[in-house]
Amino acid sequence: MQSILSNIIISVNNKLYVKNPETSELGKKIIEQSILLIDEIGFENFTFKKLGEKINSNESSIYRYFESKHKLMLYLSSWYWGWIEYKLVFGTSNIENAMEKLKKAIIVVTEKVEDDNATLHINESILNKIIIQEFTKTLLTKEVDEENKEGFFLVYKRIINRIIDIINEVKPSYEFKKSLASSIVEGALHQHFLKDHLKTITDCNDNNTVTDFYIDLVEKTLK
Amino acid sequence: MQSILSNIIISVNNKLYVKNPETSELGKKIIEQSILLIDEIGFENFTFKKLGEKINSNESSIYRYFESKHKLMLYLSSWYWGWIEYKLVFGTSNIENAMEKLKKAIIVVTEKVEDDNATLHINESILNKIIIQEFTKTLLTKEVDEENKEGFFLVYKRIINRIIDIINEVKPSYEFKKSLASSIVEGALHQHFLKDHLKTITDCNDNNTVTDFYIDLVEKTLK
DNA sequence: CAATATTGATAGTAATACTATTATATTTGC
DNA sequence: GCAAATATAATAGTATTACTATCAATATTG
Repeated sequence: MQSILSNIIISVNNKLYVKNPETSELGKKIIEQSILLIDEIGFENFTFKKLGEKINSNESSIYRYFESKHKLMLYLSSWYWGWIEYKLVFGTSNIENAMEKLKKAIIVVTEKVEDDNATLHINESILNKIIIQEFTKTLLTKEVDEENKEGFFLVYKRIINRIIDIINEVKPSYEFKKSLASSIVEGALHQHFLKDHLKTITDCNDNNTVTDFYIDLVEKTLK
Repeated sequence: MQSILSNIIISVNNKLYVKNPETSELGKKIIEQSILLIDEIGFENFTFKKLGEKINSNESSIYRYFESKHKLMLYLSSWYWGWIEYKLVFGTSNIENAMEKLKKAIIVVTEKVEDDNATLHINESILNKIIIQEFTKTLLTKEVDEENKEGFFLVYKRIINRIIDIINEVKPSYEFKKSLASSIVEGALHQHFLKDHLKTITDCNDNNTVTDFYIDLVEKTLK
């Protein structure tokens, strides 16, 4: 997953931005530095004014790319899941055995991201960190139904649907394919969060990974 | 679970409030109506000013009970989990068989709450709704480590620890007791959210419940 | 009934999440 | 190479939020 992926372009729902940030230097700087700043101070404390200062640009210029910080976060999430989907499709493409394919899928969606060079301006490892901290919050809003209709969560749902299909190959008779798949994807983010902040209620750490937990769980559940 | 529980008092970490809301009519009104207002407009849009208008009181009076809306939400969460813990301990106390005890525990933490009369001023069913929407967000903050040290999540972690102990009774050799327990509690909230908003990625609905999914999962995992 | 505590009303502050306007660069198309 | 178009920067302004501070009015209690 190195050279082949360099400079891939992940397309993101164009309702998420006013002007596509991929089309200019300033746009890319906004993406690059917003990831770092959100990681640093958290999404709640993040403002376009602070980001403007960080990139030596102006608040008003950032508003020409994104309507709101919420839309920017949705953009980053969408990019992230698009990139995970790419890795998922790529990583499972040649695997014949269904259970092996499922294991590979679980690895892709649950493992900690140790920097990738897919793009120059996006630090995937830090993006993974902010997804762990912030993604679930983008769903848990009063606007979720409208935003879902607009297709803002399409890539995320598509990943879960791909996993549902693989579960179906492994064991068509299993009754809770959808819930299992969505549990893995969201639950993995949660276990990563717990291992960093509430260590007493998770077994996951650097030796015993989140991936190990989910592979074991799925093997037992689908036996 | 009806008459016996009436007027029980759930004690909440006293660092969560400035003045204990249980000690006055205004305090109880704040609790009662904040639950309804958060459910109605969502935590992000909820303000003490709006709450003041709703209860015909003043913003400044509410600040005499709670430092911030975040602390109020932590108070409500703490009360909720305290109440769930009560039901958990009560509900599992006389069960000899470990797996039966675990099933009962899963029922308590995963089932949808259909109004209870534990207290007059708290609508447990609506509180359950706002916990589904808002609780995870109270964890996913930059302040989580300090707040955890202050003991704001103690009751929540105690519930998970009780489930860990029961899992241990069922199958001492199972390697991921903590992660399984925390996955059930957080994951159940998430599945409830999905069944209301992102129906295509969950199997759960009124017939096939969240509880059914987790009981099946745990039976298979711990066989 | 006086002392005390509680609540209410008003005002004020710094920050947030924007919008609007105008000035200044930069790019491009001929 | 230069005018036209476009992008960016700077500034100002608004409504709202999340509070703090002060003081008056009301209720409680000893």
